[in-house]
Amino acid sequence: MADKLFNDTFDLPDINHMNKIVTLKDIAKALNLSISTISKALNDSYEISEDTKKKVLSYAKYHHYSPNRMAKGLKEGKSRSIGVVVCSLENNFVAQMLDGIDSYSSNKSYQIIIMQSKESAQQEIACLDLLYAGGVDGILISPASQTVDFSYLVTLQKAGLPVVLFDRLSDHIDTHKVGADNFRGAYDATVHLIDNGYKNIAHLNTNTILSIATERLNGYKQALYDRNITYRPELLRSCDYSNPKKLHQDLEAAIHYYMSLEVRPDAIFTATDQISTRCLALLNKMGYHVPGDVALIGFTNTDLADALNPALSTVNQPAFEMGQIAASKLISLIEAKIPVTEFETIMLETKVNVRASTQK
Amino acid sequence: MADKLFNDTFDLPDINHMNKIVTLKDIAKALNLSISTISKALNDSYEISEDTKKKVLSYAKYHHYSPNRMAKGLKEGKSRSIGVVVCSLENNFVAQMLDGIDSYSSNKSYQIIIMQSKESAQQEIACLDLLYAGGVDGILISPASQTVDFSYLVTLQKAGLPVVLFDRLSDHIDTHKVGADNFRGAYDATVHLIDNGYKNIAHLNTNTILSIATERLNGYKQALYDRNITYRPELLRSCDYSNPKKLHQDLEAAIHYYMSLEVRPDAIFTATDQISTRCLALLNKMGYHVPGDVALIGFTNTDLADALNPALSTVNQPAFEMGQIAASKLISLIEAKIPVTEFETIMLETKVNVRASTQK
DNA sequence: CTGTTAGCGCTTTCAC
DNA sequence: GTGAAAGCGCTAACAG
Repeated sequence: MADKLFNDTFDLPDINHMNKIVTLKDIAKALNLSISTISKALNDSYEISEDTKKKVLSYAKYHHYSPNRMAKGLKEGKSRSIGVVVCSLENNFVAQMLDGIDSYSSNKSYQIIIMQSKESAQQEIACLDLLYAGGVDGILISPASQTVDFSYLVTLQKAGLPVVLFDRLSDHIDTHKVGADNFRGAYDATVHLIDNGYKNIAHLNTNTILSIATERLNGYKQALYDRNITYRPELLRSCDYSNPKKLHQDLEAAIHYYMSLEVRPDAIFTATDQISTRCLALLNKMGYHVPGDVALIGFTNTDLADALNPALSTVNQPAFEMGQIAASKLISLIEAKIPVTEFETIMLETKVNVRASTQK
Repeated sequence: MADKLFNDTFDLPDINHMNKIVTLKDIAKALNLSISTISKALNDSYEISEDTKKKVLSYAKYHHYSPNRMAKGLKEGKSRSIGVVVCSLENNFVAQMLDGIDSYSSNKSYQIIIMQSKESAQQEIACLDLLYAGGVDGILISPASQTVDFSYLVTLQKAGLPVVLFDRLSDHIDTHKVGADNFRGAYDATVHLIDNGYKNIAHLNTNTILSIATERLNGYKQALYDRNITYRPELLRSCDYSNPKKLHQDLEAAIHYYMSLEVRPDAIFTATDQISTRCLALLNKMGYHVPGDVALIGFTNTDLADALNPALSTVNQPAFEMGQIAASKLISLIEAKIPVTEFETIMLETKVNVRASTQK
């Protein structure tokens, strides 16, 4: 089956790791045809006779020929790969989006290269650098919470590299953006709390400048306003999202703070996956009863929501879909025949799932 | 800053997406030197004068030169990328391992390309095919639960592609393997249950033939044996791991079955992340009190264990470390000067975390 | 110390 | 209908 016929060119010192890959040259030699004929045959060119095509195809198949991605990429100036920059792999919500990205990209025969910014703007630049140098055809990015400067991304874009933002959006770059309707999600969650009789609703958010945070804050404020509840600034706290330890500390401090207020909150609306689940764990650990002492609803996509103590009311985002759409937008940009100048921002619907944590 | 000086070669129809990348040629032209001189200067060759090096380096830096990965890869027969095949991205445990792999690989300037088998052996082959064709320097794989035939992987290995197994190991291929001490983890968990007074301990496992399942089963059996508890085969059930829906059905059926036995189990030891958390959710949903009606301990790395209802006793695996070590083993194989024939299997320690779900 | 040259695997004119 | 040749960006052997 595996023959050694064509590997005489590989008699080099490091032959040990040389993949015995069949090349066009090998096929050409074996079939007594020229390399270009083989190439054309495999690409089903009209210039080649059916007979030859058949011969070439069958030989190629039998010998497991598959084109060298790098050679093709070098030649064509494209790599059929896209770079994906996320805050972290170890994040359920991110994983769901990546799954969506992967699903769409694989279908279109694009490879994805995932890099983690770990919420650091500097690390993010490093990722972008590597991806750019690596020759990706486009970038899909959900910026780090610490990112304030999008100029590098804009530079890459100006240099001709298509960029699409997903999940965490920003006005500092003009391109396709795919996110959730964060305002609406926050609004719905807050209204849900109010309609269930909660009046003193705290809001725990992140310290990022990304729109994701302000939109959620605004949704919360608007709901209060619409229901004639006075916004109490002291019920708004934000947590440092730059690293897990800091987040944990800030969360703990926030809860202590809330519980020391003369008018304690009777409910908390949390703005992100990490904050929501950690907050619940902390409330439990600190001995507060949810929802007895304080109700809790938060943005999170964890599929463990119903197994939590108590089952956690959540605002869900269509993460998988978000990934798919982002990938489709990027690939459409990559494959566009003419430069695209009209960009769109797509907002996907969120969904409130009511569970025990907000049922008095 | 961004100059248009060197892009006259790119006047093609699809110039719109052409990255204005500086090449060796461009630098050579600009500095009036030869391409090879530039190449050597950038690679800090001893053949080049300090003066020239300085000039080249500064020009390169200023113009953001970065070598074309594909050209370099094509030339050197290496891509400095490694393929990673996992069952799913959307799996907390997997994400932690990927994080470890990424951490080590990034340090060594290897790019990782992640593909999902979705527990399908067929899909797995497709992934391997793509990775092989894509020119990765090596493969890191945690086989799909449905995989029974490792011959394709062996073929790739024989063709010179280094392969390292992680997490889910198999005897059907001889290579470096990095996993957890599953026997010991299962043993410890079962002993913990017994020592806490549980006598009728059920074991919920997967339907895979991978050693990960049998090792855990054996650890469970050995613990029973060592503590003089008769192994009751009817307390062993396995769930179809090929898709989430099937898994859920099987789990539900298993719990129904357990609870219908004349001698009900008073504790369950679950073998995997998915089974452990889903089992808890189902027990809650079906109205059983944990640990009152039945105690539960399971393999899982979820960081939500303490927020679950009740807090879940777990067997933890050093997932991040496992990823790191697997990556290091693979890279050592890739960079080995002589063919490696002696392989090792590394077993990392697991840790039992006792929480409320096993406290009578 | 620097330059010339060949070639990695592929596509793509342009000849025949 | 087929083939020769150039070239994508890079490295390395060999000349000078």
